[in-house]
Amino acid sequence: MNIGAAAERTCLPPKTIRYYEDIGLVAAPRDANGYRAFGAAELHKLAFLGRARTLGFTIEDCRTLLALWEDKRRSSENVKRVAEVHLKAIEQKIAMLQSLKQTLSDLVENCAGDERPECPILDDLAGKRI
Amino acid sequence: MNIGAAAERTCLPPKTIRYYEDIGLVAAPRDANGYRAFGAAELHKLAFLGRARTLGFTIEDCRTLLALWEDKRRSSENVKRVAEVHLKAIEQKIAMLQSLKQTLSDLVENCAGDERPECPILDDLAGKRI
DNA sequence: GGTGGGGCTTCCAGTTAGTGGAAGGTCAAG
DNA sequence: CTTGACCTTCCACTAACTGGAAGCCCCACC
Repeated sequence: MNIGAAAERTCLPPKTIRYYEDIGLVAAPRDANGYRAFGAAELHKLAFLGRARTLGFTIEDCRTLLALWEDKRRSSENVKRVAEVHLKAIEQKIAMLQSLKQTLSDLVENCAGDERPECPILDDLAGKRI
Repeated sequence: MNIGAAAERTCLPPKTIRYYEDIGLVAAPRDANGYRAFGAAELHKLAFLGRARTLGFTIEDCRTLLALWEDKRRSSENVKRVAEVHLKAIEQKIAMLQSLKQTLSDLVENCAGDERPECPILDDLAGKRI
């Protein structure tokens, strides 16, 4: 299967698949003409990567998870640790964004949003606290 | 005031201040020796930028907001629009992260996390839905 | 057999918002 | 006069791709 078909099956752009090969995540063997030939194994790895990426794991996380996935003697403990660290990071990001949202929506609410120049948003940015 | 002092006052690293000059956000005049000389105006702009960045505005948003801030004939409507778009983006990001967190914490919860190789996290990534 | 269009290859450059480091000029203290 | 801290510029690197150019390759159509 050529890269275009593999891209369609895995919902990853061809560019991304080539990039994953570049950084050593998934290598497909080549046909005589130099085209990449994707088999079931490569498709599975790509799908694995796609899912892991949509779950927000970094590429380096993916590398680790892929290695664990391939290691039949792995312990689930290792996988769980990676996932838990990632989960903590997500929770922190959510908390940060929520406090950000609070501040920003307060500012937006207090702004008239009309033709006049007075603007509490700019005042806040400039450091004049209300 | 030299860049080091300006950095301390504005809580921005010197590198960042130089970068902001590079991309045309804030330019400080120079002393005879070539050192940047920061006055009150530049410090205010830098503080404005620092605050806007911690609120998650992009550099391009900052450029717009800075221009509006300097324009005494601005209408607060324009500012509010920028802030509202940003707020919407934040809300979307929060929603995405929360659904992510849900999925991931479900997976983590179902993983034994011991020395056995069975792992629902990897199963999910591989596409075997529980 | 030639041609056209699409798909494939590689490589280079750009994205965001800085950060790290090297090479060299400047300043104030001892 | 030297030392160390500070300043300057410039280049390279980060994450995870994405866009585009130049050049093969394959297949269908005439």
